[in-house]
Amino acid sequence: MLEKRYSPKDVEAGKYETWKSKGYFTAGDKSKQPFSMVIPPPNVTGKLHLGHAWNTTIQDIIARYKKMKGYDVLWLPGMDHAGIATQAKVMQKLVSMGVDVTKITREEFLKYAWEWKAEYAENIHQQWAKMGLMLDFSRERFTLDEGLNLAVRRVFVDLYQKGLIYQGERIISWDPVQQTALSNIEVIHQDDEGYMYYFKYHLVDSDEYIEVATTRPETMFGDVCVCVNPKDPQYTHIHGKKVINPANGEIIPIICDEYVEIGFGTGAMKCTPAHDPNDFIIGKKYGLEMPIIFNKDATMNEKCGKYQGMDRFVCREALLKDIDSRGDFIKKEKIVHAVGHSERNNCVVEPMLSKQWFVKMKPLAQAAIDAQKNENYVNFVPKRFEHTFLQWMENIEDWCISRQLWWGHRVPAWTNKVTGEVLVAMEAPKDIENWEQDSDVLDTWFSSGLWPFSTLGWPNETEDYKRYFPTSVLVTAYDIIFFWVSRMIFQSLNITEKKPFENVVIHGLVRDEKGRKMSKSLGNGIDPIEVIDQYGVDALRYFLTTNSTPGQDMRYIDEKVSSSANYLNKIWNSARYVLSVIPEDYKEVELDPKKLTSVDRWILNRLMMTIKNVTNNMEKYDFNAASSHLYNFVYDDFCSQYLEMSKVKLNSDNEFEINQTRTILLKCLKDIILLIYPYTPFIAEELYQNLPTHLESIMLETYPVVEKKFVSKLSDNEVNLLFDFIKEVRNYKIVNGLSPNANLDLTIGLKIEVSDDFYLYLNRFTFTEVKTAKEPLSGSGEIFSYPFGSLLISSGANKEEMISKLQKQIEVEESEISRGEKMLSNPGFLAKAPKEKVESEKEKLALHKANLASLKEKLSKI
RNA sequence: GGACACUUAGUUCAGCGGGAGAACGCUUCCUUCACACGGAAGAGGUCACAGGUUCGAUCCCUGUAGUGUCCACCA
Repeated sequence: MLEKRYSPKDVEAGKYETWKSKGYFTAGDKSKQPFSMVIPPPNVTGKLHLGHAWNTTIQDIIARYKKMKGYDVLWLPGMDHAGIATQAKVMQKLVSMGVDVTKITREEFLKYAWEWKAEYAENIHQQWAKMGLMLDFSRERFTLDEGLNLAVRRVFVDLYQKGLIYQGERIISWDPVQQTALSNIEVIHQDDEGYMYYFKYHLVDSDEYIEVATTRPETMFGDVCVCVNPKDPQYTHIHGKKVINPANGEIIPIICDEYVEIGFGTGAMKCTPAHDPNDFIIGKKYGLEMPIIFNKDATMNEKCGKYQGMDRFVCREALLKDIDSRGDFIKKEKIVHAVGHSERNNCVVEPMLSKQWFVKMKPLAQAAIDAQKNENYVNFVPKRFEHTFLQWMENIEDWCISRQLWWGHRVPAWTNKVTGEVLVAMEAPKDIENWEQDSDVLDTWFSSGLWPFSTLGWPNETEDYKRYFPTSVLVTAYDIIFFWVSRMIFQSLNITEKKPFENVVIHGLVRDEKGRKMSKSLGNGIDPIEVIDQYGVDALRYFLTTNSTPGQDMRYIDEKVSSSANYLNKIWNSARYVLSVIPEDYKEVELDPKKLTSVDRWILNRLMMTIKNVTNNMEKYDFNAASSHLYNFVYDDFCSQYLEMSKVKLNSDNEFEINQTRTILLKCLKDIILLIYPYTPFIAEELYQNLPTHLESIMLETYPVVEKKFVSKLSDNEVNLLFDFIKEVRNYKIVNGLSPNANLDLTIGLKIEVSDDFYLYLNRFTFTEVKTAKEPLSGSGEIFSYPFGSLLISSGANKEEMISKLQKQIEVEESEISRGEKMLSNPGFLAKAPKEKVESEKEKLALHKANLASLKEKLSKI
């Protein structure tokens, strides 16, 4: 016997361990069609948040659903080493432990980092277990494990040999805190307040000067020229002359180039090739020197004279003061401009000329774009995110993949100590003592981009790779399309000549209840574990996956989780009722549509429609729509109606009907449990285990299917009329201040044939004996007209109320009739609307007219 | 400067070419033997605004306004 109240803690206890130990999570049943997903590997830097909970629950629902649908489901787990983030955190920890990190060696650091990884991986495992995820742990991978390293080296060498990886000196974004290069998308541009500073650049041997503006005066130490547009009339007379750099007194040329826009700013632009991407282009074009003026920590270097060693921002102020004292500082204007910040530590990044490894993106991107456009390569759900992907691919620049870190895949390149020759290869050269391996590691996303195939064993032609690749679905949030999804797509196309996944299901971000992004600085983050402690993991899972439409953000609202828990309690209690009416010796009866009552036919039809609608939406990954169909069935059809009606039948003395009702109750309950199961596996398993007959676990069950013999349309009229009558009587009692079980004088007139049950139920639900009469009804009282019958309540109401109620109903009918007549008198409607529509409007109009007539007759008799 | 979303009941969100839906909140009533984490019955919306297409628009198109997100090197 089930407890009176659904208790998540009791229900959840032990189930996950059982599923896991029974091997239900392990893929490999060759008799079935394969279905595969790889988890977006979480970083080993911290706890999982609500976003992870959402993302993984969606996948778990898909996995469990597909398993029930008869697939051999592989859901592969794993984690990401997250280069910069993890290295930063490990360093922080070492500092707090009192370790002198300036003296630590690469090997020592890596030892600590692997310890850190082990610790955090354990946390993540626990949280996955708590969420109930059916991950195949026998195939778990880590982005830094040996197999993935092999894949990374193989891809690096492949791209290098194809000429798609090169080492070059270019302007990259430099993170002075981590002291590493970053790729473009690791830089967050945010609008910061700053100043535009204007300086006098004096012409050599002249009293004249030109005004030059900059937002970063400290870079003036790297100026190599001043540029003007050759057609700018303002500056024609200074072509070929030289100016004095007010920062260091150096004499630099004026260069004419179309790049400078006439009329923008002062029309004269200082050029710092080593510290600005545009200036770099000009520097290259004219073969200019490219002095670097910063140290790796963004302090000023030896090229900056007395400012050497100063922080860049301190230098800026000091330099301003000095130039001002010489009279060459004109003014500063407050401006708001986009400033690049490191995604990981928010420091201001410095554009800097640096020798790095790059992936040549244009050919890779073009191939991916062509495949996507011509072959509808990867199916984006929702579709619009395909544009996001394509747009990014079309505007892509070369990808800086080297990082000056230790935690990551080391670049498989060696430099000959004698000749300086660079060797890129899978393995170290044999005469290793003559070579030095590149000290850099690769961008984390380089290895993540190989995730769907590297985890399955590639580059080896393993069984798993052959069976499960390409994967079926990838589920991720839209904020990671650039970072990850797009890279998997072009990497996979280039290296395996296959798509990484058939479908990519994109979801949104979880926000706080005010719609703000959850962040550490706001302190508005919600810990999934706390939610689970309060409401249970099933309620959290249900809330997360049913409260937003595909691709849309969602707000975390506590009341909604609570409401999800209430829903589960409702299912729990309906199960409790059903099970309580099933005796030990109960024998299931064969459900023959011919022997079913109208109410039975109705509920089974509703069940079939629900299975159909839920399944359709599951296939579309629309979990909100799928769940709401089930929700409506559970509350409105099953609990509010059928379950109450079953009490009438179960109290009858018809043995056959009693058993038939029990069978239907059980059938509905079982299907509800199976349909809700992918969302809320714990409570579903618990209830399932309490069914009179069941398998070892719900995980071995199959998904409900529509049985055509239970699909009907005719049974609805009688039942719907019954519901209408019941509602009117109940409302009547409330409006008239009568108690719910007050006896009334009821007369009904029917336009359709009904079964004896009709009267039985009406009696039971209204606590009243029912009289019948022919339409239109005669006698005094309140009348309620419906398309298939009318109801007359003769007791309790006064005349005035009766009249006003009748008049209200007449008004409603009249407005309906005028609507119908307007439509049907419109020649355009008759000519162009679908025939069925016209017919149904005609029928409705006739019904309303009949209703109006009977109401008017009623009124005249009062 | 581009791109994409969003604007529907008090609130959070669904829906979508042929009569506006849910949850929570609110009002009234009910502890009747599945559930008071409940039941019954209600109130509450010119579906942002303006044009257009259509027999018919909350829904499609165009524009406007507001909100949000992403992308973008403009000195």
